[in-house]
Amino acid sequence: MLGERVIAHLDMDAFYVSVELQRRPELRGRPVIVAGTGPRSVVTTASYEARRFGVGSAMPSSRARRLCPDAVFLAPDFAHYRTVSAEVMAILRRHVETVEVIGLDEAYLDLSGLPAPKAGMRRILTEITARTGLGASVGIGPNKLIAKVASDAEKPRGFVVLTREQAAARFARAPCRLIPGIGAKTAERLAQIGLHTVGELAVASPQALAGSFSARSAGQLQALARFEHEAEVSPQRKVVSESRSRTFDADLSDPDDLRKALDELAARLCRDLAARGRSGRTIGISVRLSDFSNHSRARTLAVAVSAPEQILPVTRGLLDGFLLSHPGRTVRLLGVRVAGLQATEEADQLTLAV
DNA sequence: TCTGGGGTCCTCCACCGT
DNA sequence: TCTGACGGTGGAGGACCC
Repeated sequence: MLGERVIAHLDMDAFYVSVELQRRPELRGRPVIVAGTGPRSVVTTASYEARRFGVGSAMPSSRARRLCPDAVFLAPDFAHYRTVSAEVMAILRRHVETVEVIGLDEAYLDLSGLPAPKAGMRRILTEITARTGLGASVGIGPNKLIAKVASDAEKPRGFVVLTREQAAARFARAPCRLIPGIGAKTAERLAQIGLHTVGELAVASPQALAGSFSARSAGQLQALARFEHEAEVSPQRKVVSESRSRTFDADLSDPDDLRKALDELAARLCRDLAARGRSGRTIGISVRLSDFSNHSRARTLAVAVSAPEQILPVTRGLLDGFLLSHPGRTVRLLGVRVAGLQATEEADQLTLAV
């Protein structure tokens, strides 16, 4: 058994909606949709009742409303979801040493070396439900990829354990999109060379892929399709950037309106960075035009900064430069970003050393 | 039908110094 | 002095994820 890994992936079922139902039990059994409120908002999570109407995540709220006019729409309350999430993750950490948190509603657990990993996961699930009232799905396998796909396979309240061979056989006829990391674009490129399923991709000849993908990319895609995956469960993920963005209810074209909106975003980001004791060297803006094309501009400074008087002049300069090169274009979204983050103490030391 | 917000990572390219 | 290879770094864009 030495060296054999056992990885679990835990995925909370319809997390935001389920959290809302805990405090509004009268909505149980009804289609419930957590979605933003603006005219251009999208669905964050839909209850399984709403999913029966075809409503899904990332769908425009306007469309969800048409598909399911009787649904109850709730605005997301991320502060509350964070609190409940912290409670769930604390339960995981009490039972398992190595936990990698992915977003608010999922986590990987390294169960290698535990005497009875499956029974252990069952106990964890029981405790989560007892303490929070929430359900989750679990996948267990020899690597993160298999654990992830397995947890997705029988939602809600699934509990699926697979070896690599079992995963390859079970999902051979599934679309390539099933594999995390293969999105719409890659799936389309694969379809263009006749590869539609995980099994087809797994056994395709390197020559078949060579025309469309680099040797490196092709190798990575085929490894995924064969459910080969080496990544470790890594407990501490380092935050490398932080950003704030806003999609306008109606596109903006007046440079003064854009500058004002950008200043507000930058000021908000500065406040949040300061509150977390973070600063960064690379300051960037992002712009989405009305034709949905995305653009970014960035500048890297000699030292890490977080104060508005340091960041706002940079973001303003980047925006003015962009507007000069795109005169008269209307803007749908603006964002500001600070990357190359470090803790402010570190930043201060660096500043002193320069 | 009309597409959020907050992230990570990758690729390609240009530039610079050696 | 010129040229090319090469590695590091930064900028821009894009794919993908929750």
